[in-house]
Amino acid sequence: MSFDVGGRLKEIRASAGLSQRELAARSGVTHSLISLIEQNRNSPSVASLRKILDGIPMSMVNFFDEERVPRGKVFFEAGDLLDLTSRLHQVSGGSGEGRMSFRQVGDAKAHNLQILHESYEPGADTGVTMLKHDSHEGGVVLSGELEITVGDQIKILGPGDAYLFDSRTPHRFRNIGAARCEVVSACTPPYL
Amino acid sequence: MSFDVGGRLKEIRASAGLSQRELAARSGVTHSLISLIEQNRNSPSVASLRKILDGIPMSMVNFFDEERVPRGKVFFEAGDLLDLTSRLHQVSGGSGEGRMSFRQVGDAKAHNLQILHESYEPGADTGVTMLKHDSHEGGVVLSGELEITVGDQIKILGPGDAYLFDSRTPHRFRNIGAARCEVVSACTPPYL
DNA sequence: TTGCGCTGTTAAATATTCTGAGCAATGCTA
DNA sequence: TAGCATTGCTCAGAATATTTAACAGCGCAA
Repeated sequence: MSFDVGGRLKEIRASAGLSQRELAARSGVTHSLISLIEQNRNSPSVASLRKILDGIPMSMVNFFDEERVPRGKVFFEAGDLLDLTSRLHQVSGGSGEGRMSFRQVGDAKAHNLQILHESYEPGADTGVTMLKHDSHEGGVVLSGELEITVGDQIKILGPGDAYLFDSRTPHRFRNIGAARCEVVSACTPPYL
Repeated sequence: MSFDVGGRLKEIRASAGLSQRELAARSGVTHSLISLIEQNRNSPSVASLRKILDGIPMSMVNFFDEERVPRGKVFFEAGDLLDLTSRLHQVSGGSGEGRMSFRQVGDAKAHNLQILHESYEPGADTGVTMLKHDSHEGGVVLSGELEITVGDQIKILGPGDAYLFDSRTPHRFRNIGAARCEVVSACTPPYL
C-alpha cells in the first residue's frame, strides 16, 4: 500500500516541465502547498489535489493509475484488487438482480490472463440474457453455492467444486442459496 | 468537472451493505467523518479517503473511475482527457526520445472509436522499432511539422496536412522540427 | 563583486479537516 | 407503552492542511 503521493506529483510536474510556482499559479494554490505535498509532509485534501491536477492538466484516475498496477508488481493485498463491478453492470444492462462483485488481480492485459475474485450475495444473478464472449473461463467455488448454466447444462456447485468452459457458449451464474458465494475464476483474453 | 465525492462514497458504501459506523470501524476513522464527507461538508484528505476505501475495500483508481467517463458524457474539457502517455511508454519500451503526450477523448471501448489529442515536442520519436497493430488510423496535423513513416513511404506533414493508413503497416512518427507539433488522430479497435 | 530572477524550503498564522460525545429518529421486542 | 439497538446528523475542540511571508541557494548579467 501507501502510494507515494508526493513523489507522484513531483514526477508528473517535472514531466510537464513546470516549476512549483508555475504549477501553483495555474492551479490556484500556493507554491508552498505543492512543496509540502511533494515532501509528503501533509496529505492534500481531494479538493486541493484536484485543483493542482487541473493545472497540469491530469485526471484523478490517471494520477492514481500508477497505483493500480505498479509495474512488475507480483503480490496484491485485498484492497489492491480492481473492482470491475460497475463496468460489468453497464455491460449486463442491470438485468442481473442482487449484489455481486468482481475484483481483478493485477493487469490482465499485460499478462494475457484475467483472474477474478468474485462474490455473489444471495439472489445475485448475471441475468436472463446469457453471457457470451470470445474466451475461455474456469473457476473454483470457495464458499456458498452457485448455480451455473452453460449451454443446455445446469449444475449447482458447492465449496471445492469447479468449472471450465468455452465462453462462446451462452452462460449464466446465479446464487440460489441463502449464503454469500465466493469464487476465484480465470479467463483468457479478450475479457469484455 | 466537480465530481461528487460524497455521493460516490455513499453509493459504494450502500452497495457494500455497510452503515457509516460499520465502515468507520473497519477503516479506522470516525463515523462523523464519513457523515460529513457524504454530505460534501468537507473534502477528505487523500490519507483519510484511502483509509476509508481500504475498509470497503476499493482502490483509489476505482473510486475515481466513474469520474473518468461519466456515462453518456458527450463533451470533454481539456482536463477530462485521459493521459495515455505512460502506458504507451511501457509499450514502446522507452525507445522513443523526446517528450510526447497522447490524451484520449472519452471511453474508446464503449464507442469503438479512439480519438487522441497528440503532442510531440521537438525531437520526439515513437522509436526505431516500428509500430504495428490490427487497426486503421488517421489524423490531421494542427501545428508544427511531423515526419510520418508508413511502410516504405516517408512524408513530412505540416498544419492542415493529414494521413490515413492501415496500422498493420509498420509506422513511426517523429517531430524533426523546432516547434511543438500537435495532432488530432482517430483509430479503430483494437487500440493496443 | 552586486543585483536580479529563479529555484525549493521553512515558520507562524489562518482555515479546514477530523475526532469524540451527544442528539433525534426509526424499527424491533417485550 | 417502555426499553434497547440501530440508523444518520450536529457541534466544540483537537489535529492537520493551507496560506502568507520570509529565507537560502543557484545561475546569470552588469
